[in-house]
Amino acid sequence: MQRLLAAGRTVFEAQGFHNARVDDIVKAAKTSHGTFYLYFSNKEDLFKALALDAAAEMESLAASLGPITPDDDGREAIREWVTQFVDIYEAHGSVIRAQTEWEFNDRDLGKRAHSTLVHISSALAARIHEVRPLDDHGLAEGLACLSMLERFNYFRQAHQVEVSREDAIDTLTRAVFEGFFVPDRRVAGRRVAARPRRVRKAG
Amino acid sequence: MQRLLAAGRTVFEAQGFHNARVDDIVKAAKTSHGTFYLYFSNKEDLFKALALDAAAEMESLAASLGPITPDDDGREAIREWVTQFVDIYEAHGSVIRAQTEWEFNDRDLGKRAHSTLVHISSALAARIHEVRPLDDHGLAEGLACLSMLERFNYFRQAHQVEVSREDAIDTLTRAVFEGFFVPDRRVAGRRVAARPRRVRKAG
Amino acid sequence: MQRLLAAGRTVFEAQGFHNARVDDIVKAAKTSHGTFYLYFSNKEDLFKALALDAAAEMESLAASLGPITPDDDGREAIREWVTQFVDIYEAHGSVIRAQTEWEFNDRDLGKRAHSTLVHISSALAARIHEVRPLDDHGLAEGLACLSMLERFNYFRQAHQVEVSREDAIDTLTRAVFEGFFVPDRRVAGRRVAARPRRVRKAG
Amino acid sequence: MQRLLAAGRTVFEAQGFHNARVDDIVKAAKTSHGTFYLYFSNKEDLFKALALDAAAEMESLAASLGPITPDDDGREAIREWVTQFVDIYEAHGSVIRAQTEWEFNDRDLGKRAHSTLVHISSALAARIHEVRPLDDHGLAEGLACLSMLERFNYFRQAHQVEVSREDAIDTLTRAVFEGFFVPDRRVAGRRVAARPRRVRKAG
DNA sequence: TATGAATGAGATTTCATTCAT
DNA sequence: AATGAATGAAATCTCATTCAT
Repeated sequence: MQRLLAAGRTVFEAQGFHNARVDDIVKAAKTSHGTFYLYFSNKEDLFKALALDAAAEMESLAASLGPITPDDDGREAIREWVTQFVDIYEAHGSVIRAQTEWEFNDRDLGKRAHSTLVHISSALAARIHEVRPLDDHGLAEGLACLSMLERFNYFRQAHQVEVSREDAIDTLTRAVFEGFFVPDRRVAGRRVAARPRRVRKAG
Repeated sequence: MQRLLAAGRTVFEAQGFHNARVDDIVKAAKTSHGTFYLYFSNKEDLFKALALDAAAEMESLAASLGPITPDDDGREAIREWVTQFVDIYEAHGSVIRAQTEWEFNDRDLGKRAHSTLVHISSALAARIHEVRPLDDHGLAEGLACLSMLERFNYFRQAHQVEVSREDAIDTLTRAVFEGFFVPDRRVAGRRVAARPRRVRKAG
Repeated sequence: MQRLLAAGRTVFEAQGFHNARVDDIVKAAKTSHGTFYLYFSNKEDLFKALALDAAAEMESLAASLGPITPDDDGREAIREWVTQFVDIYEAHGSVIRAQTEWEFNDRDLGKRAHSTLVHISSALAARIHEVRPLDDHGLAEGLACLSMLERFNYFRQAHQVEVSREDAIDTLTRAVFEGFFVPDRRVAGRRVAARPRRVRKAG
Repeated sequence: MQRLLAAGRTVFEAQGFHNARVDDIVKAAKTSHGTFYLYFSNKEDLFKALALDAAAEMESLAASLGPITPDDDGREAIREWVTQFVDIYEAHGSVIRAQTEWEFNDRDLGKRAHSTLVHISSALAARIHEVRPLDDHGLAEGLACLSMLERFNYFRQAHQVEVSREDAIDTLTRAVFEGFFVPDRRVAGRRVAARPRRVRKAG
């Protein structure tokens, strides 16, 4: 039922997963316990429905990232993509935050979160690889980039660190573009070399 | 009691804050409920003791970051600092992760987490400002950098995304250095300009 | 719920407040712990509900005491009033007894008990004053009278000192009437004077 | 140990039996749990030691009540006896009050309290019988008298109903003397007859 | 004698879930 | 479909008592 999903979103936002009582959700939805269990088999089930939504939206980001060139066009593409991220997080952050709390305990949800994570990270890594060929820690690069995006937005919401949407987008755009999509270069007349990459032994 | 603190760390690591039972901790410490409540007034109290430790270690990072120059020396300094971060997270990550789960519900802990966050972010922002003068979203830059570090390490631990310590350090070092400590530059023969900064209205 | 109130009365009667377990009450009411906490927020809460009932009944006695004359009519009026007291105590004694145990620890309940006490004592004192003008220890006279009534009935119930209802009423009637409602008089040909009352210094 | 007994008295006075923690007593006595159990086998045991003291003092009252004549001498004798009662209660009231709370649950203590009660009541009844021959509810008369004395003093202590020692003694003396030790008499020119006594069937 | 850290049985309380209506 | 009173398993917490030192 729609009212229950909406109520769930509100309550999980306000209280987190563990502190949310079925009673709170039911009251917020102005319905009864009985009805709750008519539509969801338990508290977790409602939560998962919300989390799936959020995950689906996030997954869509993986597809929407086109090739990035290390110039102003690339920067613009990143800006657009980052903007999407910020907006999706603004919409689903409450659920994503609650998920962080919950994923510990639930295999399914943990798996799904993990797969979303890997999925987006891989997409990012693939794009980076087109500009700066990566050896085997490609995934790590993608993950680092995604980590920044996710956590920065988390802090914006959860702790109300005052950063406007505009500034958030500016800052993240620059950091993603310069930090991941620009090849190594000379700085102040000297070659700034990446540290020579060692061949990794299998992990 | 030491055994209880150690047991707490283990159990919170394995189960998160909410799913950890006092009983589990007590069993892990091979002691009794009575003893638990002799030393801590409740589960939260033990957890806070651990969280304070972790926060103190993290705070120490704010002080240990010297000036960064945009050359190989700066890169090396960043590498060292990132290494510290990775190692502290390796030691205290279980608690920091559980804190994420808990900070929702506890004013005190939320405040403390927030202050640690702002403290380190500010230190980072100050260093960045020495290289690339920032206008008023300085804190945002610091926060973006810290977000990447924290969340990346979280994913390494929580989801067991297989990234070796060495690769983690390599990846983060490069991303922090290039993404935050290198001034804007020409790429591929064209000037890559930062987007012109608007003067912000007071926030 | 009615069954819980009844069960509470039974259990407090048998075991006193402190020794009564919520479990006992719940079993006596043939219901569950959950139900108990649905209707009462804790053991104290249920107890207070019972105590309020008892207090209300007792308070009603204050109103039902008309003027007493020092003759057979007065004696009859006292007899009727004492009878009421004995019967109310028979109905609510278990709760009143438990209250004695509890009032130590609870400000609210202590206050209420105190006010019932003072209320009835004052009503008694006022009636006595109509027959034997009292100086300022009027309240003390009322309290003495009430003390006798209460404690006598307590002993009848708690220690099962075998005194029939009839004998209890006879004895108390005489003691209340002769002890409080008959003016000083000559005994055996000599004047039996009350000890001269000193003027009290303000207390 | 003396310090423990004194501490027990203080703590039971302040908190009642059930709310008194062994820890409180031990702290008040500036000693340790171990020492407590060296001298007393449990909390109850310490309490009983105090209660026995109080009971012994109270029992002594039974012996100290000489024959009462229904004249000024009798009144003086009653005044002295009442004075003793008030003073003993002042000294031991805290324990007696706590005993009320506890006697519910302890056979031994209940028995002892009961026997003290019956003992004093009987002594009173015997004296009353010398003046106003009583049929079989003699014990009831003694008990009524004792009830008044005990409960009145209880209220003085527990609820701090402000009655000075002097007023307490005045009031109780008159009530005991007139209420129990003066034969039936004419009032206002008419004979005030006691209700005819029925012969009781055995209870 | 004296100590006080450790114990664990047992009490209270919560809340997701069920089911008769 | 909808209700909400009832449930009881499971968690937290207390405190009288013990025992090694």
